[in-house]
Amino acid sequence: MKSEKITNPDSDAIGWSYNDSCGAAHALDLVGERWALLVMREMMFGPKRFTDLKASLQGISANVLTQRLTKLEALGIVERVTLPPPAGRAYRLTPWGEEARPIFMVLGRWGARSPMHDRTQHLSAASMMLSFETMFSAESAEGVTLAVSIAIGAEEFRIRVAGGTLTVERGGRAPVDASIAAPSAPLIAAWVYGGVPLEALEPEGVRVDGDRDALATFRTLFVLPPTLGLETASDGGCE
Amino acid sequence: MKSEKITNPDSDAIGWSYNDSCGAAHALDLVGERWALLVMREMMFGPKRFTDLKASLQGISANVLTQRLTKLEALGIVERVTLPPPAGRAYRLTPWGEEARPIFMVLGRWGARSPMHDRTQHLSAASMMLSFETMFSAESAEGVTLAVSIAIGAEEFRIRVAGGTLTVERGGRAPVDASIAAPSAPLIAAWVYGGVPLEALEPEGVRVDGDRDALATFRTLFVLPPTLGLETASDGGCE
DNA sequence: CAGTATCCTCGAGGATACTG
DNA sequence: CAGTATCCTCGAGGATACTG
Repeated sequence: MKSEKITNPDSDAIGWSYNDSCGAAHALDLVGERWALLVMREMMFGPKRFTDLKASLQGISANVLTQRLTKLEALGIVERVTLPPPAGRAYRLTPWGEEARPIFMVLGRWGARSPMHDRTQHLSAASMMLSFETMFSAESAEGVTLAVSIAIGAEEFRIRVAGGTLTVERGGRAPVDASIAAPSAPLIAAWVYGGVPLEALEPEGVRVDGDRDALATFRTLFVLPPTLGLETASDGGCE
Repeated sequence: MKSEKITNPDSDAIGWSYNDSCGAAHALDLVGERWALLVMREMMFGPKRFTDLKASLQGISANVLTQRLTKLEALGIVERVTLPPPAGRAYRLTPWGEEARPIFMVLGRWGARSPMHDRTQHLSAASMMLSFETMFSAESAEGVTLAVSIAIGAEEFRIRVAGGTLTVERGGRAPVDASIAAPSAPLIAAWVYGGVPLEALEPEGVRVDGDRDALATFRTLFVLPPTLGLETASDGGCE
């Protein structure tokens, strides 16, 4: 077989394709490239500028970020928007792009069980907020109504719990029961998932204001799935 | 900066890492490589031999399949098993590997909305069965109780619907209301999702036996999400 | 700030032949 | 059948410099 170029209809538009009718395989044709899903993740709570995306995605080069954004835009998953000054141009998920949210939730839930999961690495504000949505326990939230503001660096989020439901939004001047400001997301994760008391994080630059009881309740609403043991689980034979 | 080798702890074990504490990013460290998820997909309904995996995954080379299986085994997602003759050695998902099922469901549901989704390509039997699980409509199944056998090539599945729940299993000699045998999965997809009557598929080698009414009901239980228009949906501005 | 352009390297993976 | 070994190519993406 000579190296004759096989013109693949999908390859033209997408770059590479599994050529598989399976919906999941097609999804991977669209967003299965390295970084593509993480670029989308960073936009899950609103538009982001190029530089902010690059800063959140530790290790991505400007080159690759441009390529991913260009492709995601061509596919209709991302769109360019112009924000009021001083923000300027930015990227935002289209409605279809926002529908990818459950992908992060199931990937995150599955990955969180991994014995290889290292929670000491870089963590973006968007990842932290997605983890709240993913690990939120509706049972634990029965009868709980509260609103908390969490600022991570310059990004501020308002998180409301009511009627067994969690809502995360960017910014928001509406009143809250308590607010936390942290220089980085891992500090918040240390509190919520690591069980480190907020007081112990104050030397690291965490600032807390408002109802401490509300924060104590808030913390209990997020439950990580149990991590698997390092032994290759080989319990009762199936099939 | 000289090209000094930075010894990355994750790179050693895994090959490449986002070095990101986000659970979804970690999941992609584990199974984000090309083909990895599709290899897992093929085992979602029971163990498979190397050759059967290769045949289902059109386009994968033996080389790459070996690499993926080796890594998935090292990670504890897949394990080698010895089946009774004539099957011999095979690969099977560990319990953790089976927990990846929702990943396929959300990817499949999201990908199915894509205007670029081409349903005329290769489709494996496992993909077809996963699509049943993904597109099953509990509302449509209210009050429905039936069992159908679907054979795709040499692979036979038994699908039961009862109490608003769908169950898909390999093989099974238990009685069913109706059975279908098709040489390939796309023919079944043409019937269920394409609206092509079973009779029209008989010239293609589809064989039908049993209660036709049960099959007519069965077909209505699976509902694809609406495909997006080709226009870049730009409805009401958010944020 | 928000990228684009260019160059270069390395590794992923296809093709092929071979083995227990 | 179930892979392994070897070779080779191509493209992904890092680094760097540059631009509106």
